[in-house]
Amino acid sequence: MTLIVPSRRREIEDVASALFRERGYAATSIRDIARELDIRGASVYAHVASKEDVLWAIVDRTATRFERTAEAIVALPAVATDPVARMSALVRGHVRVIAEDVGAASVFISEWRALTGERRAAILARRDVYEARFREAIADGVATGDFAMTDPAVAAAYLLTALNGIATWYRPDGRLGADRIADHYVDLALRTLTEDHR
Amino acid sequence: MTLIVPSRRREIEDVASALFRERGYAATSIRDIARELDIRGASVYAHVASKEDVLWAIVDRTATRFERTAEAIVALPAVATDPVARMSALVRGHVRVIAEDVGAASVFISEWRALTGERRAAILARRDVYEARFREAIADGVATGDFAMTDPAVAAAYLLTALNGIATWYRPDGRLGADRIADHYVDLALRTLTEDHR
DNA sequence: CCTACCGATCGGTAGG
DNA sequence: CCTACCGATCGGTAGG
Repeated sequence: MTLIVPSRRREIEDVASALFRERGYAATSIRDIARELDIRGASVYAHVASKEDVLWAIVDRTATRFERTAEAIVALPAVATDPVARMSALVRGHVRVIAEDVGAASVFISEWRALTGERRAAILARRDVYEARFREAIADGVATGDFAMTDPAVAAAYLLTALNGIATWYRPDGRLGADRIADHYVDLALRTLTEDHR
Repeated sequence: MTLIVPSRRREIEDVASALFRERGYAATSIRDIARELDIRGASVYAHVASKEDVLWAIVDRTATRFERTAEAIVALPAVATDPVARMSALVRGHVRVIAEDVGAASVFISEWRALTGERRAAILARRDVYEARFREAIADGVATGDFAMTDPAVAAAYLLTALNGIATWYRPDGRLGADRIADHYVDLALRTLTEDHR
């Protein structure tokens, strides 16, 4: 049996993720983070260079998790010609990345705005690449006739904000586990993109 | 022709809405708000009692707009026995309230967390009443067979976060006007609640 | 609506 | 990881 001992640096990031999610980056002080770890505010700076570095570490790591998940999906040959399978996998992957670390995911989704300069610009660009995979899957599905006619940009905005909303209400000890939520969201997403009513 | 001269108090709230939306409540100082109005920070206190009062005024006013819109809809006799018509009207109303003042809507949706004590509790309770109208319309539609079988709480969370997401990307000068966006969202919402795929 | 000011708290550093 | 400390900024008040 292996005991996982998280590094102090990682503990700081995890405590920060939880507090940034609850109160936001600006409303959380370095001393708040230190208090959770039973150390003094100044001691945090033995492990991190600045408060924004902590935010960046969380956002960058979480962006990478979303990116790798989506890249692994679109690299599957079976999914290249099947927009429905691709969209299902993208939705399931997105839900999984959120549920595996809902604090970090919330920070990635909402608190990146507190980043400044190049980091802010870089994250915006990476988000756009990621979101484009959803727009593309929608456009492909409309082209193949698997999805109903729709504006891909509007449908992707609708779908991605619904998915990101999970980070606002999900709790690991909630009524539904991550896999059940993923099942529901895949179903709702495919319904969103197909037609029945009227 | 009538010239609308907004009160200073209202100007403060409107500037605050825009800044709270962009940077968040905690990252916006009273001096930031004053600067936009070309007055000194201390002068803001001639019009408001506290920073949290400004937040509360925006959140309370916007909550009331959402509530009145939904109440007018559910009061329509034609809509009582028609969950599809009721849901369509709720979605259209929600989009309209956001688009009419996207700054205030963003603050209502995201920044209410900065409220403390009774105000925070009161807003949470009012949000729950509002959101329950969506859950109820979904449950009614499932019961009548107009909507596909689904978990009403999950479907409502999916739908409401998709709707609230509009406040993060909507711009009055954007590609699509509010009415077009409402058309798209009504369509997407009804698709979400009906079945076709598989 | 202004100037002048208050105590509290912030992010961060020096030196151990 | 600590104590001691820094300048800057915060929400807010007094008195005009």
